[in-house]
Amino acid sequence: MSAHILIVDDEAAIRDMVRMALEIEGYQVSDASNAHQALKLLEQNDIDLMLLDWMMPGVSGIDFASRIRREGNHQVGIIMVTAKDDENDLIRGLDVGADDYIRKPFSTKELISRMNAVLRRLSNDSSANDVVSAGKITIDTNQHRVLIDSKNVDLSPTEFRLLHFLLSHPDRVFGRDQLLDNVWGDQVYVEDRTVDVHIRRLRKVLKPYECDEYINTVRGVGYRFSLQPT
Amino acid sequence: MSAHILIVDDEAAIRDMVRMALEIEGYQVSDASNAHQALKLLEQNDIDLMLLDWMMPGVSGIDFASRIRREGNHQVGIIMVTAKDDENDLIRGLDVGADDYIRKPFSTKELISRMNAVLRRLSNDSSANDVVSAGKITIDTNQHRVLIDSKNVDLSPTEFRLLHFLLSHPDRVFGRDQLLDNVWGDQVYVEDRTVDVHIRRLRKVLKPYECDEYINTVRGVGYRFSLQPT
DNA sequence: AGTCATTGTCACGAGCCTGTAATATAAGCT
DNA sequence: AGCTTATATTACAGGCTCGTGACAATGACT
Repeated sequence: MSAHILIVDDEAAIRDMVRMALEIEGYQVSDASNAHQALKLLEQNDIDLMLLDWMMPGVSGIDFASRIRREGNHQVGIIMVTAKDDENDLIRGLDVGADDYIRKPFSTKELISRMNAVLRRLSNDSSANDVVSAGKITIDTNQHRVLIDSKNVDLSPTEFRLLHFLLSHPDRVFGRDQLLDNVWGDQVYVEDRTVDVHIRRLRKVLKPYECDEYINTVRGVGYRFSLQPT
Repeated sequence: MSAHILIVDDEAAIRDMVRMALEIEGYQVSDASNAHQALKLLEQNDIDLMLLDWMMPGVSGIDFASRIRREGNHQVGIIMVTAKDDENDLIRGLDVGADDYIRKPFSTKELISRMNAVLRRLSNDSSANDVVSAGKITIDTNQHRVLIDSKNVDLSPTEFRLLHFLLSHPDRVFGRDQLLDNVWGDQVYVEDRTVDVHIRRLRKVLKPYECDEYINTVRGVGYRFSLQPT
């Protein structure tokens, strides 16, 4: 049950504080002050989850994360830690492959809760398959690919996450705020109606394959992915 | 559904502004200008969420929050409200047990969004599948679908809520005002007679499936859902 | 610098919902 | 029956929701 956490932050004060909080919670903790050091620890140990500071001298957190994901050697959860207010950066973090992000200042309670959520998700997904499919659509999370009739379909990052979420929870209606929480993340603040626009973009892409019907509008409530017609 | 929010801020102008915004959104709102007053309100009422100003004369928001958490008597969500100037290394990462932070100045939209996120997290929404059925009718709340003879039936939002409520309380008569409270919500003001119209619309939709008989009129009292004929 | 992809927001319009009033019908009572 | 009250039905106007195209901002890439 006890997971191995790697803290990557250039500020010693923060490393120490977080380390203490996590050790109290019973986690095994390592830390690193830069990306180079972190990579070494990743290779030498079984790290389950990495808390990665966004701003670091040298290789930044985001570069490091994207490198880890691109190489795909390490099956490690990544939570980005950022002091930035800018939500665009947060979204970029998700696109790069972070599992979650948390803003400074954060409470240890929130941190623990997010860590557990990510760890739970990882242990579920890795045991199961990373491939989800419904109808003609197949999504390969590892390769970040969507196949329809064994043909490659190009999706933007947000479209991908949106489709992936809907497809992994079929036959269930989600309100716009729920979709924002689950697809955009609960720290990102955007308009409700933005969901509509992305739903539309998704439908547009799926239309040539006649899969746009899978996405139902439930008036007054939200959207639903379902194979059966309305 | 409607949560009870407590605003704690020493500035009356801010209290009033936030209160107005929240009341428009349908929240129940209380406010306090200091920690002492806030504690009283916490003890006397069921507060779901507290908006707590970071800087206050006397007992500061920080002290108050950490005291609440230390004592652990109150299961209340806390969103700390901080000013931009407060952001320094001392505060960053400080753990007082708040569930979220928001920086002044904030838009009401962002505030609402964060509040909902915290409230949702607290209530730990158990997504138990909510399926009710009676006779040939089956209602799946998660899918937001109504099935009769395993066929999909289209209902408008209000029709859906009305049928769902009646069907979940079979063989019981409800007056129009009771229906208004439970289906429309206790903050909405509409005419009694409106219920009649919606009952009619519901019956119309159910008629092709011969389910309109399930909805009985009880003269002088109200309506009842029942499988047995009158 | 320039181009392209992505994304959040807005504005407009079509169509669906909904509350209400007006009228018709039914039920109860003397 | 005749009167009174309660409910059913219809029509309608205003409001709201959603789909859609346009646009600006941002960042990646050349």
